[in-house]
This record gives sequence, structure tokens and C-alpha cells, in this order.
Amino acid sequence: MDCSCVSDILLTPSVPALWTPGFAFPDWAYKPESSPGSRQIQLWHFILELLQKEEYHDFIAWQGDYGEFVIKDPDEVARLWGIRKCKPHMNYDKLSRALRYYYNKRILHKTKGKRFTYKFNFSKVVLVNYPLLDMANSSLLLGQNPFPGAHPHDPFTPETLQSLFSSTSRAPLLDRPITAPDTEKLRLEATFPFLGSGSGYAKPPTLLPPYNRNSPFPDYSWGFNPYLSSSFPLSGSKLPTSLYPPQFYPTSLSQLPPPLSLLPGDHMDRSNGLLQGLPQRLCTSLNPHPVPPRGGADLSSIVASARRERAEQPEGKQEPDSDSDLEITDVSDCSSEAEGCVYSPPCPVPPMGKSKAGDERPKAEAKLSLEKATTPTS
DNA sequence: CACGGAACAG
DNA sequence: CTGTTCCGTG
Repeated sequence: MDCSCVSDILLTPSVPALWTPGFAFPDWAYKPESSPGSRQIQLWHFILELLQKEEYHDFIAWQGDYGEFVIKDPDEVARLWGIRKCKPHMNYDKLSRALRYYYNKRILHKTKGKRFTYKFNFSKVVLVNYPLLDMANSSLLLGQNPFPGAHPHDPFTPETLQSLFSSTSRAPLLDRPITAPDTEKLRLEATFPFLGSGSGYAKPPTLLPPYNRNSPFPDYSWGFNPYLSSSFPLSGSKLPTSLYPPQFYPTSLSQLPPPLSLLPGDHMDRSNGLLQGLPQRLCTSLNPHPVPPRGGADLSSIVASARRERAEQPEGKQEPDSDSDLEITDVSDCSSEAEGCVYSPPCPVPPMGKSKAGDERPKAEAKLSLEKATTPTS
């Protein structure tokens, strides 16, 4: 039996602007082998997807501070999630349970007092994906925050980040085979714990499949990571070494366009290699985005704010920054690969008469089959 | 509604 | 491991 449910909602790689895959991480980072059980899309990921598309704004949308979102229609969101996971009996109660599991992982936390309102931990992402700051600083964000609910001075809004991570244009830079020695993988995982399940280490040194110019990037979806492992030794001294081996960089850092003139005396500066360690693709490319450039937030403020949040970290529980916990294993999905659930026949869907007897909701539903076939997007 | 334990599935 | 499913508690 195969649940041929799964809608393709959100699965379509047809949204160029936001879904260009192949962002920072090498293919193997998303390999299922490294994370047996966690191949499927993760809830937070899904939530982000919904949040990203206006089509679903009636059901779930950003609201409040950055990272904060409210599930306006719990039943609907649950239903969507159920469809996605082929769990026809999904409901908000269950979905919220899953969401609650994120508390300890610090991927999410509840905005107390506000019903159905949760908040992502975004700042960490910024810190970790350092180069993003570059992009942000140079082209996208520039302090301007076009997103609703975002404060003008808050450069890193979830959506901003999303856009960031899904830059459309691919830098011509990495166009050569990428190979990743096992050791690097380890290194990478050390840096991005969520990339691996942590249990996938024992893999033999494999090389990445040859990079193909024609299909530059596998289907790993957007590589966005709203949450980062708890601890980045920012405070200290040593940050993880480069994420990618030098071979990854056809050009040397020096060739990069002077990005954000480096971190303002931050702990993380080139010396730790973080910056140079990141795929240039990330740093250099970023298509001209809709965001009107405007001067504003700069690295230091971003970092500062991120730090602030990090510092604030309440909850006495949770490990002391040990971090290696938290595993947002994979970020893949949204690929067209059939994974268990094939999303061919658009889920017959709502067997569950869902309270709101069908109507005024065709939007999402329709989109289901629509997105797939047509892609008017131009 | 929100929380989190427990058993269980893939 | 990430959820899913149930469920008792507040």
C-alpha cells in the first residue's frame, strides 16, 4: 500500500525565485543514507514552506516579531500537513505535539499568551550561515524589511532569510565537480549538525556525483535552516573550520567581490575560516531581488542581535550549549524524487469533511494540482 | 488550548 | 531520530 497522497503542494520546484535549490550544501549532505529515518520533510520545514507562500496566508502567516507566526487555521494547516505526510488523520492536536517537540530542540518556541502562535529561532541561522550576512548586506536585506510584521530595523526576518537562502541565480563559481572527502563531511556536520543525522558518519569516503552543468543542482530543496544548532562557539575561540575544503572554491576568497567588508571585529572573522569556508555561491550570487536596497542593518547589528537572542536563551533546561544535539537532519524534500509517497494523483483529499464544508478554500486545494501542471510563473 | 509522557512507527 | 497517536493534567 502506498499512500499516493501527498500533494504536491509545496513540492514543486517551479518557483524559481524562492525555490532554487542547491544552495549551500553539497549533495551528500542530504543523502538519505546518512539519516535513515528522517528522510521525509520535517514539520518545521513544512511550516516554513507554507509561511513562504502567500497562498496559505489565510491559514498560517508571519505575525509579530520575526520568526513569529500564527496558525490562523489550525485545522487546515494540520490537514495540509496530513496530506503531505499521508496522514489522513492528522489534526492540530497531533501537529502541535510535534511542534512542541521542537521546543527542546530550540527550533521553535511558543509565544505564550497568543493562541496558535509560535516562533522560530532564526538568529542562529544567521550566525552560522555567516556568508549570508554577506548576501544580506550586499544585496538583499540592506536593512530593509519588506515583510509584514517585520520591523524596519530587523534585517533578518524569516522570509528575508528564506529569500536569501534561495537565491535564484547561481554563481558561475562552483561549476566544477564538487568532491567531498569524508573528512570534510565530518567537519561539515560538526558545523551543521542538522545536516547529518549524526548517525550517518560511518559512511565511507564517497565522492559527490559529478557535478553536472546542465542540472547543476540536485533536487535538494532550498537549504534553508531556520534553526541552528545551539551552540556555536562563537564565544570563543574556535569556530568550526571551513565548511568546505579548499577544493570547493575555484576561486579564492580574494576573488570574491568585497562583500560586507568583513565582520566588524567580530569573533568570527576570516581567521576562523568560516567566511571563506562557505560556498561562494552563497556569497556572491543573489539575484536582484525585489527588495529595494536601502541602507540599514549591517553585519554588526545583525550579529549583535543574533547574539543577543542567543544570550537570552532562557529555559534552564536544555543542555548547556552542547549542541551537537539538535538535528535538523535533512533539508531536502521538495524534490521530485519519489520518496515513499508518490505524489501523482493529487490526493483525493479531504475525506475528512473538515468543518468548513468545502468552499472558499479551493485555493490551496486547487493549487495542489495546479502548481504541478501549470507554472505560469514567468 | 497548551504541555509533555509514553508507546510506537518508519 | 522525527513524528504520530493517545492521553492525563492544568
